[in-house]
Amino acid sequence: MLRQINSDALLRFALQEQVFTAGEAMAVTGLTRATVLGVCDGLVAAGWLEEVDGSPAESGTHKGRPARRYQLRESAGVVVGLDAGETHFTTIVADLRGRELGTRRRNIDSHVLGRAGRGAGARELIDLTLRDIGRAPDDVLLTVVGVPAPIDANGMSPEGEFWQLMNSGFASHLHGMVVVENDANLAAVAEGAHEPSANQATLLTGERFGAGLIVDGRLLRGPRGGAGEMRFLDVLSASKLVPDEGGADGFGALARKWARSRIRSYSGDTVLRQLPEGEINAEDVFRAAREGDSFAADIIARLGARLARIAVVLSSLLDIERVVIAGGISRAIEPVLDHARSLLPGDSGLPLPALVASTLGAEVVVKGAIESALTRVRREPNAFLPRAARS
Amino acid sequence: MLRQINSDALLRFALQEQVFTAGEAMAVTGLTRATVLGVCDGLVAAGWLEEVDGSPAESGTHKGRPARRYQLRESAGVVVGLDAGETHFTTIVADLRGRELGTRRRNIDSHVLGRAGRGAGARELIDLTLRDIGRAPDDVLLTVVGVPAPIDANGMSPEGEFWQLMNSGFASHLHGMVVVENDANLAAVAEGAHEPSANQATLLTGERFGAGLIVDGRLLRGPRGGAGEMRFLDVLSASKLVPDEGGADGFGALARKWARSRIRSYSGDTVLRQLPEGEINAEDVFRAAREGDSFAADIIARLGARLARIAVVLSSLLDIERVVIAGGISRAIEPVLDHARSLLPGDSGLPLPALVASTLGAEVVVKGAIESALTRVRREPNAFLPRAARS
DNA sequence: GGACCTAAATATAAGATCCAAATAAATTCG
DNA sequence: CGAATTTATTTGGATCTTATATTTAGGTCC
Repeated sequence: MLRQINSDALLRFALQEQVFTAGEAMAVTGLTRATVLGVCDGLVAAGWLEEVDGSPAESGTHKGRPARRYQLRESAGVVVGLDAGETHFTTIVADLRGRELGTRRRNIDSHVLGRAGRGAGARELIDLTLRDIGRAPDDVLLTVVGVPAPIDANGMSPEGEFWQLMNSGFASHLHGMVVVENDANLAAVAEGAHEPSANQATLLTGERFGAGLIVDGRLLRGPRGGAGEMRFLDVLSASKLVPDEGGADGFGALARKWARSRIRSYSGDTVLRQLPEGEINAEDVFRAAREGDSFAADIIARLGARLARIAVVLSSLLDIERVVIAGGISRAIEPVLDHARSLLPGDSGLPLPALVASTLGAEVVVKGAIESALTRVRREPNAFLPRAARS
Repeated sequence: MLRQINSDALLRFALQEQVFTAGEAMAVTGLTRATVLGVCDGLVAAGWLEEVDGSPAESGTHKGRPARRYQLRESAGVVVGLDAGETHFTTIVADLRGRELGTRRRNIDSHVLGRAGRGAGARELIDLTLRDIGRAPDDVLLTVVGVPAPIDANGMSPEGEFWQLMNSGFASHLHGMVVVENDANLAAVAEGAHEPSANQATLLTGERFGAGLIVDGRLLRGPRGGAGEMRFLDVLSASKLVPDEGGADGFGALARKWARSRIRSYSGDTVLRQLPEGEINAEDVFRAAREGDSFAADIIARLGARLARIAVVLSSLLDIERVVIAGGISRAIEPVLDHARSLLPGDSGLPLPALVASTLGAEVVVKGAIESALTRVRREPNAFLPRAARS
């Protein structure tokens, strides 16, 4: 336990800087030099900081007594991000300044593994990633896990076989503190860190569909973790109130399903007929559309219309300024965005959201997990004891 | 300026209690008796508290030395709530414990008054209400004004003649600190205080339509104050993307408009034909429905369907647990709720929100304004200096 | 009424945190 | 080397808080 009250504020500052001097910390925290140095002493003793004396090179041509410079201790700890999807796991281990130290990816079959298997597999992959970079499980201050299921404030998911399988009780399998979060919410955190906007929605829409909503700078959750579910779309458009299964499908799944189900009744010509009907997938549709195939272009247009509806609802109901399409599909999504933009009425007086594709690719969720872990460590650093000093 | 650091926490406690002893404050704040008494001394000196010595009656049969008892000073100040609607103003003056001291209501014509007229009228009505209870304008610590317009974090509204007229620059007309807020948001605050639920939507739906959304215990606003706008409804149901004017209409306005526009083409019999077509209003429709008129019942059903759609969207997208219909119309709204409930699918596995009518009637907005004012004063009491002690 | 009990108020000492000012140290520049 | 400059360290004091002991204001019991 640290003695000084203001240690939190200073530690928060230290967690964002490479190296810093007492003078810089004084400017940020508003404390006196004496106090800052006192707190720094305490943080060094606790194992958070170390004094760095590489004065000559970068200090340049300063007059006066050189300042003591502090730095987050390299071995104070690391954070782990895990994207625990249905078909693959991705890990990233990062230091407390957010630098990526190691990463691994592995395909899995959740329905074969079961809950326990997912938990064990996660631990295994994390341990391997830690070994890659020469770190021990004890070094991990916090692990954030993204899963495709609603997550409430306690990390629990509603009933439902799939959701309970995805939210596999990681806390009991992994070392140290574990936080479980919805994958789309983590994607939103990643996008929010990458391009700060207090009001944006991040649609994670590959195979499944989920949205992370940031309103007034805050991630929405809901008592059952259900904020960001989009099943209402089919409800409204079909003017009935019972959602069908399509509501949970992402754009990738929809492109595949629509292509397979409509290709037979399509009267025109299409390159997709070269493939067996049961093997057409989303990438084929997007590729065909790029090559000018009109059957594929029609599917793109339907996706665009769907996105436009989502954008209107989010902008109207939540005053969302920016809608980001994230996930692996984001690389190919631009034609869908184009069509959606053309549908949005420019002259209605309504403020309309910008539609953009994520640049973080398939790694949004893990990156968001790391970002979320860092945010939590920064918010209350003293809740995470640093790895004790070693020789 | 108070000396003690912990005065805020103790003052917050004092603002919620009738009378309290040092021992009670110790339990709540976790401070020592010596500290609590020291802070109380300071608060008495500053004019916030007064010591009350009515020990005999209620102290009952306590052993030991009787405790000193403190109380919020009656004349420390009051808060003012103002519902500055389009057609009427309503004021409430309340003391710092939320007891209503005085209230007034006045019909106005905003389009005749203009911005300056609304501001002057508001000041006049507030001053009259203060005079009613023998208080001076200087006693007002904070005035919260509810207006039918989107309000951003700075109290400003987007461009638009109507919105700029409603948000009439009250800050420059009224005494002391003024906070302007959207009327539906204040209704949500009132409902939230009346029946706490961390996730509920309050639909203020008489003539105009607005929603106050509370998600994760927090009121949503949006960068332009646009959170809670519902214009998307017509967008989705009509499968087009440009909203028509109906989107901003409340249930009262819709009942009237639908009745007037459809009564001619209605083939059956209806009691509403006894009225001139241009004079049918919402109350007539609701009354006719209660009496079994099938034309009116059809309109009720359409309103119910609209509400059901809203409920599904709010529940799906924001995990809303409870939808409250507020405003003057809430007394008659039960049939609409009934029909909406019958439309919600009970077996879809979706968590569905409860639909309830507000019990606060036409006063929701003012009551929310008072509640909001009290919350703000409680959050940082020392930002509001108490009225200086008088003899 | 007086001895005794109890819970609160008060007094006193001490500890923690922080600042302001004075002093000491380390470096650059002339 | 000395002046200037910038930082570090020391010192004393102010503020806020706790802990402990003492006093006070009521009760109860005899």
